[in-house]
Amino acid sequence: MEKYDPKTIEQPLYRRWESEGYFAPSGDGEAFSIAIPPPNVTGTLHMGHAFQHSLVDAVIRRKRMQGYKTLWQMGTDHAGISTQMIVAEQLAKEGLKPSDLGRDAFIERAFQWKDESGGQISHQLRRMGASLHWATERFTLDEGLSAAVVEVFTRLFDQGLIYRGKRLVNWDPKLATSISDLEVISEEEQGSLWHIRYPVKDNPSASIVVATTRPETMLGDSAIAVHPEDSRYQHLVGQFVTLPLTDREIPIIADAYVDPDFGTGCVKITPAHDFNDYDVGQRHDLPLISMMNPDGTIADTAPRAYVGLDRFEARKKIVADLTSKDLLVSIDDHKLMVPRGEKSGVVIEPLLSDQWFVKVDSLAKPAISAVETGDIRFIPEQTENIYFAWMRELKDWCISRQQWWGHRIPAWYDDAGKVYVGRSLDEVRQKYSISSSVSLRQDDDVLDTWFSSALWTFSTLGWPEETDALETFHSTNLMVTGHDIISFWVSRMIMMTLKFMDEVPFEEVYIHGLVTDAEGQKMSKSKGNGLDPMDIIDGITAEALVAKRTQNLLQARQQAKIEKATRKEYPNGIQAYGTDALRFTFCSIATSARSMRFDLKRVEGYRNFCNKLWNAANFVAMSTTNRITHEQPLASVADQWISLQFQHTCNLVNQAMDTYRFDLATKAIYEFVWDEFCDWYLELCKPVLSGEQTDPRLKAGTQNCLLETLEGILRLTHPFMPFISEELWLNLPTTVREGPSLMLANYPQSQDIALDDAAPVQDIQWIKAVVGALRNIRGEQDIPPNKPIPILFSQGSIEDRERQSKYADLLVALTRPSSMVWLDNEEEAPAAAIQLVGTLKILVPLADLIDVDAELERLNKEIQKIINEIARIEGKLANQAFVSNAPTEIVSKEKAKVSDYQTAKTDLERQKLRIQSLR
RNA sequence: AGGAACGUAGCUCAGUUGGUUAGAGCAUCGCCUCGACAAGGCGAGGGUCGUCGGUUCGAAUCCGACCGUUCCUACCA
Repeated sequence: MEKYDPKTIEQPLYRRWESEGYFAPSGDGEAFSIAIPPPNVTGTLHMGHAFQHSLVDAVIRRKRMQGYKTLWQMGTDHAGISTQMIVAEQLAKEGLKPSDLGRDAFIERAFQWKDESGGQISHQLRRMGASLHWATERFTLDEGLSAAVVEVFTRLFDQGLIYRGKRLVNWDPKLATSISDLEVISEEEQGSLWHIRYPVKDNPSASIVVATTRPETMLGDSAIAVHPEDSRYQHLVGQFVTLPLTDREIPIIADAYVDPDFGTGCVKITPAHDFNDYDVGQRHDLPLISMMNPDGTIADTAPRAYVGLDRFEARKKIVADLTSKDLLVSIDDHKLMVPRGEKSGVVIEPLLSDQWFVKVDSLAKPAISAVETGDIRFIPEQTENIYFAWMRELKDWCISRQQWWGHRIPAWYDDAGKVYVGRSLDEVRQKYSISSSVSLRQDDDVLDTWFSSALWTFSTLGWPEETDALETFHSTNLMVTGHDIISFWVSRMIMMTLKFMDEVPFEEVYIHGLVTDAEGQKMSKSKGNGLDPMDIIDGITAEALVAKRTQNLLQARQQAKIEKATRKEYPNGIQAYGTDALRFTFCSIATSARSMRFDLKRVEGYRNFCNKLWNAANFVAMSTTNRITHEQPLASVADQWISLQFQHTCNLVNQAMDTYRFDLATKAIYEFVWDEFCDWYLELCKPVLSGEQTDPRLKAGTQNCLLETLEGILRLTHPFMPFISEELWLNLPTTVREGPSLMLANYPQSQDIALDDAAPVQDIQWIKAVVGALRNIRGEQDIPPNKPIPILFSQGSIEDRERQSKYADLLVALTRPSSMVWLDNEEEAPAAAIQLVGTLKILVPLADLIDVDAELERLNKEIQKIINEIARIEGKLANQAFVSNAPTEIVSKEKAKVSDYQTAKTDLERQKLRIQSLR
């Protein structure tokens, strides 16, 4: 057999699975479905995707093997803002603006970009081994999904749940569109607090001083507010101040919103440029003065001197002008939270504009109760708090975006500006009886991408058509996503699906944590600490990695820093670890924690695990090429033990997977394969297989058990490591496997077993203890493993004697003794190194092997440990309260323990004296 | 400011309803080419479970306070 090399096995297997149609739902089983959280069609696979899809594929593959009619629905979204931004940047490189092309040509250009880059994410998902149903792949802008979007919009509008209005929204001046609250990232930055004097109109010698972090907004001020009970200013309430730099006069009003203890206790009110001021303005009926254009320049509502200036240049000029008029009192350093657009990075402005909104009240109520009643279950349960917190304070959802790439809003206006909504222009004319002679103009805006994503679970299955797929696979069973997406997507899917399907989009939501780098830092391009899953699978040289991380960076200084850090962390680049190792790693770090540090060391460990499994399979193949066939094969103690242990592992894995503890599932597999199957079972098989005298029935039994256990391991492992498991499985003799692919084999089922009480388990435990005792002596004494040692047994129970004689062959194979002898009379015992297994004493005579000092040290250590334990337990038992209150079995257990320790202590101390006398 | 979580070995993390000497991987140290595997085998060292208090016969586990870290929500002009 060849050495384990993931590169050579993985992709051919995937191609075969796909061409054979194994990813399609099949069989008559109960339906099980998951909709993929749609990746950006023009995007690439990042670590978060790779992680998430590793988990989902594990779930899907297991369900498929369990006989469910399984669908993992594939699809992508159009990622409105990001894609438009990228296409605009591409145009900019050609010296073009989107407006130079016009709407239709721009959209064509975007589709062109989708076609160029669109294959990448699909290709990468295939590399991950994702068993997605490609044949029914959907895209949010395709015909069917677009129809669903129009349908939903129209129905909501007709029911009065969508409205249009002029509102203050988060505005991105660079992208010139509204954006969601959730796409605004506020972070603390160093800024200034400008104190400005506003002269009182009727008493120009008097003035009010206000503080602001955005002095340019003074051009839009409509009032000055003070706290109603602030005695300092009460006499001024109702008077007017002269707004500097303008010819306007604005009132001084009283409003409890003002914190009298902050700054001067006076606040300038700019209702058209601040959310709080907007509310104050509404209360006091103040005018809304919008002084900024959509591109962030000063609008012509402002004094001519500032019109057309960028907002930050205007700020400078205003500060300068105020200074020259002696109206600037002071400038203080000030830390403030600056809101920036997640995509564009520029400072977001609250801006007054016409937008479309979804009225969420009536949609939110059933969505909240669906989770309260348990129709939808969040895992881990705590994460439902994120959902509730968001849903209970839900504001109307602004769904319009001033973009071209997306679903154009199905609304038309006549010349008077009256709005008509319908599925098409024709329908609108018919519905509202508008003759074709009346000109209608469609709304220019498109819908928020999340609007179409909210329909995802049912639109991808064919809605509004009543399809079989919809009937069979909706509600979907599970949604797997990150906590950051709960508000964006999960909540909106629940609202929309309940509204239009009258059922939940999914029954369970598994919320996973965020994958960070080994230092716990969020992976990001600007930090240059990101990893590309493909680089972990295929490997990458240090040069290529540095190049990749430093290209397209904005700051050159960062480039040098990132290059240095990268070369330090990956001096030799990254090795090729293969998909299976990566997937296994993702599953094993998927604990219930909110964030998971990703460390390549873990991947390396699991790549080694793949190698271990590969070599074990190799050994099984070698050991079974010459099959001994016997009609009545005998199962050895090891065979019986490993079968029980395997069943126990299956139980653990199934239980873990049923509760979405991917970490515990992979841990159970890893420990069984490595620590039990490889380290003990294969070793215990060797004497049976190589023994010339071995009973052929036993040999046949062992060969059967080797093959069956390996086959079971592969089925158990497949959801986590699909490639290596399939490859090894296909190499097994057809007599021990069923079907053309491991993908279609049965998943091992849980089964109740009494593991600890089973005789084979206890026998193997005894063997492990005896072998362990001897290995400890060898280890501590630095006796080479191939050097035979004489072994003496003494004391012990009848059972010890029986086992020793019954399993002598196994003990010989595992401990390499020169002799194994029972001492009838303990007095005969020579000076020796000693280990205790229960009451059984295991001795290795000193002869020339044993270092007296080393042995004494070992004994002292052991005795001290026991003394500590005895003291601890005796203390416990001396406590009357413990003895009378604790359950009797606990008390008697402690009593038994202390007496065992006493015996052991006596034995070891006697031994110590003996050794000491040799010095 | 409000809400939530977390703090266990040098590092990354498990630890179920409170009850054997608190576990694993990586790292460290010692021995080893013994016929699956050096991407390996065997052995060993390493923890007052953040601190203090409380409940309990008994606390890593339950409760409270404090210290530290992180996230979320809101925001002071």
